[in-house]
This record gives sequence, structure tokens and C-alpha cells, in this order.
Amino acid sequence: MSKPVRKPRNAYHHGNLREAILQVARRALDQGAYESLSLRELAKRAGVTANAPYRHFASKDEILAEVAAGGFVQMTERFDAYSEPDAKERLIRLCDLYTGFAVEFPHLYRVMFGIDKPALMEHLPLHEAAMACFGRLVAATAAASAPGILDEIDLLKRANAIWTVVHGWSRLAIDGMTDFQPPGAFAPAADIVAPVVRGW
Amino acid sequence: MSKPVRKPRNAYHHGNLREAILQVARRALDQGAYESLSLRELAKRAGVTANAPYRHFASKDEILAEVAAGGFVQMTERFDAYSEPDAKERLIRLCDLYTGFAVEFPHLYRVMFGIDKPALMEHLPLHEAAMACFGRLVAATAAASAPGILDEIDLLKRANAIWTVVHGWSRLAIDGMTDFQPPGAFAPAADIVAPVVRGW
DNA sequence: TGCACAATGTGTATAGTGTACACTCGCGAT
DNA sequence: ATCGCGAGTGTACACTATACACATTGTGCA
Repeated sequence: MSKPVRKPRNAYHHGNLREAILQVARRALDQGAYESLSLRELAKRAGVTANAPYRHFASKDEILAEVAAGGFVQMTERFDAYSEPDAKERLIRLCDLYTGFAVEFPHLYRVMFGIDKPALMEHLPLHEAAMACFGRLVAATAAASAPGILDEIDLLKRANAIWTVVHGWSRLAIDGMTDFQPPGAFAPAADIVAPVVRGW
Repeated sequence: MSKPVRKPRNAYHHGNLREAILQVARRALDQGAYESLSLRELAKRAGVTANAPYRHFASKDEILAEVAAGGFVQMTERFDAYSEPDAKERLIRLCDLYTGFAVEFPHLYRVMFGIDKPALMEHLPLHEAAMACFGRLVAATAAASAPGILDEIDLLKRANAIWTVVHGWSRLAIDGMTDFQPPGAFAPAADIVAPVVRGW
């Protein structure tokens, strides 16, 4: 039961501007690239002056960081919602979920990884959301590995290898590198990962 | 014996502005992020007015695309310069060269892959340079595979899998995702790829 | 009930951006 | 000698993020 996004007519105070801005920003990112997303435009769409958002966010980047955090949360929820008894198969399917999310929300995905400004990751909520999401990957990797034979570092190595593949695949896909290749040349990330995981 | 970058004092015509701008842009990208790179600043560093570059480039993006193309060319040259008799070991080492390049020139690497604007890739010189570079990966993959058992698509699949790993690793690294992990948790991309390649 | 105050908006201003347009300069060919 | 044209300059515009002073309003306290 969330408050309305648009400011009620003739109301000086919006009442819910923070959430409204985030919602508008997220919607804009679902449709278009980050470059065509200006603070002024966000404010206008929320029915408010260009400077109003500064009462709730320190900068435009902070808004983006918050939206990015939301993206990680959503991705984490998808992971948590997916159940599959066999641990190895589950990990492989999570790879599909991952790349599927990136392809479904390419602009959001790019913002989640910092739109070329690594400083974004220093924003605490974003960092925590990203870590929580990555934690699901680690947990799934641990479950897919024979119990007890891996120390902490080796487990992280495996999880990071998985992450490397799904992230690399996602970025190549959303940056258009799959476009000019013959059909079938890009195997799904899950296919790349599957034989390795099954071999664990 | 290249012409000087800076415009000679009191010379109305620069004489070599095109190359000068590219050189200045490249140097700027070697040191700082793309965001802090403005056309005006580039022009100033080349000793010229903000609008002068428009005689040689249609837009700022075209400059970036040209610089990105240069990045791919440089990477290709590194690949070509590396010789190693064993084909599988060579492919594995190319992965190191790849990620090494990305880590050495992170900002350039980001621009090479479109700084979140896939439209860049439509610039022909960039597209060709990228394809030439990828071609080296394909060739190295073919050489590392048992001869004659792979059709075109399967070969591309393998090469793309390699690309996925090295690109994913590079982006995670340069976007700062390796920072907040315990040392050793991120295996080099070559280590991820090595067992697979050796198994071909 | 009334009032000060804090929270949250508005308005105006500044410095910076990419780029369009009209201009001016000066080299090379006629 | 002069004309044309390639390659710069200068000015202008629309846009951006954001700083600062001000206006408005909901709320806790007398």
C-alpha cells in the first residue's frame, strides 16, 4: 500500500518524494539508457522542481546508487524464489536467472555495476545489497560442491569463477557483442558453466 | 617521425589536429575516467578552440570510437607479438595478456566496450578493429582445439566462452569488485580457463 | 489553541557541457 | 596577384548538476 508517486495537485509537499524519485528513476532505467536520464527530468516526472530531490539525496549519483541497490535486491529475490532440489542443477539455473535479469533490464544492470564510476560501490546500501546477492551465489556454489573439501578461499574462487562467466556473458550481451555473430555462436552462460559444475 | 601535438605558437592552422586530438584523448583516458574527459578540455590541451575538433570528427562519440579502435589495435598487436609453440598454452597466455591489458588501461578498456553506449560499436573502424581482435581469439582457439573436429559454430562457441571469461574477469576487476574480497579469492582468468582448454 | 521550528518544497544563479552557425585566416592552385 | 577552400575562431543555445536563499507547510510544545 504505497503512497502515490505523483504529487497531488496544489500540494506544496509531495509527501513521498523519496520513493517517488526512486520509482521514476527505476522506470526510466527500465526503458532507456542512463545517459538520457537527467535529474531535472526525474524531478519533472515526479511533479516537482529540479532541486527538490536534493532534500532526499546528496547527489544524482546517490539516487543511482539507491536504484542499483534495488536492482540487486530484486535479483536476490529471484534467486531466493527459485527452488530446485539438486544443488548442482540449481546453481546452473541461477546462471540463467542471472543473465536473464541482465538481459531483461540492461540499463539497470549497467548502473548496478557502476556505469563506469566505481565510486558508486562505496555507497553503503548498494555495497550491502550487492554483497547479499553475491552471497547467494557463494551459497549455491557451496551447496553444489562436495561438502567439507573446500576451504573458504577455494570456495570463493569457485563462486567468483561463476560470477565471472555470468557477468562477462551479460555484459557482452547487453553491450551488443552478440549482435554481429551468427546465431548459435553465443552459448548461454549456463552452458559454459554446466560441465564444470557437474564435474565438481 | 610524427608531427608535434601542440600547435606551434602563432600558427592559425594546427597542421595535425586530428592525430593530436586522438593522442590527447588517449592520454587522458590512460590517466582518468571517461566522465572527466570533455571535448573542450581535449581541445584546450591540443592548443585549439573548443570547436576546432569538429572539422575532423562528427561528434565527441566519434573521437571516443576512434580511440577505442586504437585500443583494440594495440591489444591485437600484443596478441600477435606473443609467440609460444604450444597452442593450448598460448591460448591460456593470451587470456593473461587480455586481462592484463584491461587492468593496465581500465578507462580505455571501458570505452572500447562502449561506455554504456552500444551505439559506439556502429562506428565502422571500431567495429572492424574489434572484430580483428576477436579474430585472434578465434584463431588461437582453433589452434588449441583438435583439428577438424569442430564446425564453425562450435568453434565460435568456444572462442566466445573464452571471451566471456576474460571480459567478465576484466570488468569485475576494473569495476572494483575484487577490492572487497580476501586476497586470493579472485583467481586469474587464465586459471579459470586453463583446465577447460587443456581438456580440449 | 497558538506558535515556533524543522522539514520540504520553490526560484534564481553559476559553472560546465556538446554542438550549431557565421566568421576569418592563410595556404595552394590558377 | 588573387581566388577558393580547408581549417581554425567566436558567439550562441540548450542542456546539465548543484549551491544558496527563500517560501510554505506539518508538527511538537506552551
